[in-house]
Amino acid sequence: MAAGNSVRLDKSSFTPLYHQIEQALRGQIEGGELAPGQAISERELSEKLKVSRMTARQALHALREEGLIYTERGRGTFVAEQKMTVHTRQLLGFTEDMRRRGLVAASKILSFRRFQPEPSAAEKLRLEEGEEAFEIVRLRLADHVPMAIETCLLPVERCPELKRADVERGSLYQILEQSYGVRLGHADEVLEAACATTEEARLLSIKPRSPVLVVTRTVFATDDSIIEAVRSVYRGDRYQATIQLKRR
Amino acid sequence: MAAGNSVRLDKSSFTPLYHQIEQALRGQIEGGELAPGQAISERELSEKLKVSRMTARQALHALREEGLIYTERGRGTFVAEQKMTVHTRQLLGFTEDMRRRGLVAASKILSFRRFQPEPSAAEKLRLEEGEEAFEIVRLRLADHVPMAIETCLLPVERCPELKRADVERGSLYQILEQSYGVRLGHADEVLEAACATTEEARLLSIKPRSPVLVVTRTVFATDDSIIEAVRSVYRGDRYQATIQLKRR
DNA sequence: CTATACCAGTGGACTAGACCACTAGACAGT
DNA sequence: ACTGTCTAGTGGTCTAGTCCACTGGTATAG
Repeated sequence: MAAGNSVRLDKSSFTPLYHQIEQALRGQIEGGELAPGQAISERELSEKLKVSRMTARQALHALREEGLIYTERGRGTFVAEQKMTVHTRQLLGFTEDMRRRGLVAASKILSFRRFQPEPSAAEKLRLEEGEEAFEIVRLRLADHVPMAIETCLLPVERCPELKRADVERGSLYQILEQSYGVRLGHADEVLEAACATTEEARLLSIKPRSPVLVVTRTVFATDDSIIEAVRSVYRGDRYQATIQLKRR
Repeated sequence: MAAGNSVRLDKSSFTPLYHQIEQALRGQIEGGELAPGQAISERELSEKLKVSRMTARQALHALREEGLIYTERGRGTFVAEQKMTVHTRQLLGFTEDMRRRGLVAASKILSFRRFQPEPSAAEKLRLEEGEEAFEIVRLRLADHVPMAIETCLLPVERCPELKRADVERGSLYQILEQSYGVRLGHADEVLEAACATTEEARLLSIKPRSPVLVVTRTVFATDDSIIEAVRSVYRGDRYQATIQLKRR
């Protein structure tokens, strides 16, 4: 099956053509319609979809960045092999992260409160004096085994109607995106090794003072406002973070 | 000073125009000739340099990815504020990594040998039966204090003349790039928390069983061949890894 | 004084071409 | 059986435009 067959573009849509093409191809690759090794010619794609070659190239560019396709000069562009390891590090919630590792995520809410954060916490969220925040502490399980303790802070302003029950049900990021129209942009993460406190060890079912991976994450919206500040304490023996680095 | 003044492009060079422009602008920004907040107009740039606007845009694209400039729709493109934190995670050697943190790196070679790796090590480097490898173990210091123990494996084939003295002097990545023409591409990293062994604790001047951050890195060349496999054990109390994540 | 309408400038998207270096296969000549 | 040469196809680079939505200032009408 050639790339781009059966793709319908909406030229009057507000989403750019290159983005439509990108999503269509991503779908075909992830859905297996385009097998690894399958060639995608820029010229063929542009003729089939009746767009200029530059536009087709722009669509392929994003997929190449993601590693879904690769290009060899003079030979062509090809669908990449499925990579099992999580490569390019993306902004994922715990649920998504675990799913990619082939594990089933679950969680237990340890506490859920709305409060006036003290200055140090307020600063993490860049809150003004008097603004309130949610604090959600969850025990995260992977395949029914404790994996991490996640303490997240959210400005009340961004999700005023958030209920304990909502969080119990689904992914927090999904709620933010779907119910509150928050557009997640990027995040800064700091990873460090530490010793589990007695309390953490108890919750994670590990020995006190066992090594844990502490991940502190600040999540920004596309407008660079802060949406969430999370501190996750992962079991050192069960969790690894994977990253792909680039040289210039 | 307007962007692109005094920039000379070599239209007959083999390096693409957009790359020349990119490098020139990067130099001007890093050298302070273009101050943060300074506007860079795509049209002005393309007229000044006598290139088409698409080419100018392509040059700006890479700088935007790096975070050196940012764009506001309808307003313009501007030089970004200097960010002190290491944001986009790049492939850096220990020396470069510490320099960016404002620390002075030093190192002490604990062992340097050329050997026939056993199957498990050979696999990490994708070596054929019988091929040799270098193993270099170094104690890494930051501002004269032990920071990490780095064990790196290199295929002998890629740097046959490597001497202990070379490594003693300079950055390994610099040697590989400059003396052997190795073009570093990307790297995969795995980060995990662990307990220091007695030996590691002694070398790092920390208590036995203190938490350490173990970073395992595989470095690839631009042709996807494996150049190096490193295992670094960082002091948990002094080292943090920072990453920037992106959402789609 | 305050709206509002206009306008010049910006980046975003897109087109329809062009020439180049490189690849791989076919084909002909030794 | 080998060895070049030709050729079609590929991605890489580049041009010179077009139209659009958005921004911010300025002039103008109420």
